[in-house]
Amino acid sequence: MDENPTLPLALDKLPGHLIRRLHQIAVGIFLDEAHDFDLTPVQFAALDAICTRPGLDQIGLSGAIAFDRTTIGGVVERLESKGLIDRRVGKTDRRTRELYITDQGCEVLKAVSPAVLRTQDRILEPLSAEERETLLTLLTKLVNENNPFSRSPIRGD
Amino acid sequence: MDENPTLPLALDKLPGHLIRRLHQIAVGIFLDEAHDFDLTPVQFAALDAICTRPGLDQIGLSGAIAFDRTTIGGVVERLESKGLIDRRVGKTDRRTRELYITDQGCEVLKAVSPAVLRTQDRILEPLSAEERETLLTLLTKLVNENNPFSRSPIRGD
DNA sequence: ACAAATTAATCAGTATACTGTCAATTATAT
DNA sequence: ATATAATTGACAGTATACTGATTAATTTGT
Repeated sequence: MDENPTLPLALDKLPGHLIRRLHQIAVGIFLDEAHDFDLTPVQFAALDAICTRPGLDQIGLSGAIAFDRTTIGGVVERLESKGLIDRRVGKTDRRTRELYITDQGCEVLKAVSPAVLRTQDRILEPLSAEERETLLTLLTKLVNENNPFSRSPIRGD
Repeated sequence: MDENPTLPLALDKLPGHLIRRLHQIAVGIFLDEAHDFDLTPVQFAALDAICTRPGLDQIGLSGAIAFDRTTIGGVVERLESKGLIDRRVGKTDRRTRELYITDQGCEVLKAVSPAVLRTQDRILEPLSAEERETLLTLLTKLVNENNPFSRSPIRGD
């Protein structure tokens, strides 16, 4: 970073601080865009993943979208109480809870998706098309290669 | 983003999801590096800002590092209970609580700073020097220009 | 001067995100 | 076959991050 930094550190030059700020902004824009659908970013991600892979259990869902396995419990509980997913005891492994999207969940997912795409546009709005691509490339690289350092690493099946 | 997206959306292509993942990774690396100092990223940021601008009140601190003003309450309370900062009723405005770093706080800040810098290096490790600079530039641009959309925008004095 | 508006901080409530622990269940190892 | 391992999900506890309401103190408008 810097061989001989002056203390205190300049927060607005630290990647970690910038990432925290950008995340905060991204969540704020998402909640603004998705306000009518009563869905948080995390709930949307879970619903989207369950739609993609029906019958996934909670650990599988954690691995698919990098949630802490404890956090998942509350998220799926809230999705279930809104009637957007079903949770059934696993047929072959009774420790698991298999997750399925409901018809209502499908409708909500379909309805909210344009707002989610608008969210992405608004986040990147200050950048040119070229800069957006560069950023996406760099973020993807960082996320993929640092995956092992995450408490909740992505695990393909 | 995309004129005609297939549903469900591919999460790992959405900037918002990538940003959430990177934030998660950055926090994980920070906690790993700063483990011995019992400081979270947010507590470090607050301590650093209070060191930079002694006598700042809680709203001022919010504005300096973009925290929600409610969140600040708990953060400064924990810093105070660890003896790292003092909180005094404002001399000119008795609604405010002026924040001052203690000697012990200064020592902790100094001691943890190398770990914070290592954290930044580890986050960016997958990137070349040139890519790091590009990323920093893009992140800074996004954070600055989207600042108004944050619930807790940065406010220079 | 004084009512009205504003502001700083707190509190109650909800949702992520993590730690650690535990019970129930399944897999393994000999 | 049975003791041991490991795994899934749940629970308790802590910390961030927000909404909305409330209280105390200050500022503004007239």
